[in-house]
Amino acid sequence: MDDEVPPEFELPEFDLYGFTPYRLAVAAKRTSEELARLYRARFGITIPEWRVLVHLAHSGKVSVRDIEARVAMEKYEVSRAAKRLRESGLIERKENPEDRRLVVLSLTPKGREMMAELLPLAKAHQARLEARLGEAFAELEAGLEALLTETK
Amino acid sequence: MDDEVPPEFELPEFDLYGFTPYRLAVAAKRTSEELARLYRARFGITIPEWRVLVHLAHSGKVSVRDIEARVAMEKYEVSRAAKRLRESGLIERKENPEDRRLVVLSLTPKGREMMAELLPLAKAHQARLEARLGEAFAELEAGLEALLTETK
DNA sequence: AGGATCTCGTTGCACTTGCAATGAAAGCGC
DNA sequence: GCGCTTTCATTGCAAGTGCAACGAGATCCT
Repeated sequence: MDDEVPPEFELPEFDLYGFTPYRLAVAAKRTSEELARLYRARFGITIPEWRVLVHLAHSGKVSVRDIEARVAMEKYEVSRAAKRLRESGLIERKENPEDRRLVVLSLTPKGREMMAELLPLAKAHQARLEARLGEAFAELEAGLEALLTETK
Repeated sequence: MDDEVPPEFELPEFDLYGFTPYRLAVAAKRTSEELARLYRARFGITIPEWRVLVHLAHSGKVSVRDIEARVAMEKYEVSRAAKRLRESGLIERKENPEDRRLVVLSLTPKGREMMAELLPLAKAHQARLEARLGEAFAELEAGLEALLTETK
């Protein structure tokens, strides 16, 4: 007359809170959200759009695949983000005359203005984060560096 | 006869690669993907489903809101993940007789079997990660700890 | 008791995402 | 030059997601 098999039977102990991919996911979500809320409310852009904009602000004129390669986005994400940004008048898109498969994306004056306002907010966000974490920030960065520079 | 305003004009320097939320997002994606691919291919489950399953394996019988509170998911995510898992026969769902608004989720034997196979894979994944990072792992963890234990 | 309020879980809707397929252009081999 | 393959960007479709609203049940207050 045994009871049911107890829930732990046969299952290895496993704690989600100690699982690095999970911890990273939560940390990423938390740190992104605050800023994302800010620029979504204020400028109506999403995270993928934000990434594209930053890359354009930084690199001038680039193609979809430049962004894809360097901003950890799939090309269709870039493509769709670019489409929305074009519709909002924040970026413009030309054809590359030397290779007509390629596209040349760049900020419009309006986009540039917005970024001139947005980038300082992002910098402030980063500064707050660093201040909050204190010396743990350096450790976090060291760990992330190791993770991110792996040969993929 | 000036040229156009150069792309950098007026825009603060800002490097996405040094932006912690971005770095965390990329790191999270990278570390999750490998494992997620594995269990998606092999067991047909998604990340939200995986989280619910882990929590059930660990905690036995719980309600949607227990999971919501502890697994960094919104309640509708939990609800929908649970629905799919029920349809796959991996978990079951009862009513809590003491509070009939609450739901009692638990693994079925089939779900338990799957987790008995899956959890060791997750542990191995974690072990590989730690091994790859070497001492940077401890730093990463220290940083994450600081970030995650903040008073939200 | 019974009306207002709160909590729990689910769901309709619109939007986003991921995958795979497409079309257009360039490069390659002969 | 002309087919074959590759690269670049976009898009149709199905599935997933976020938000806000909902209904059922519990709790609170008088």
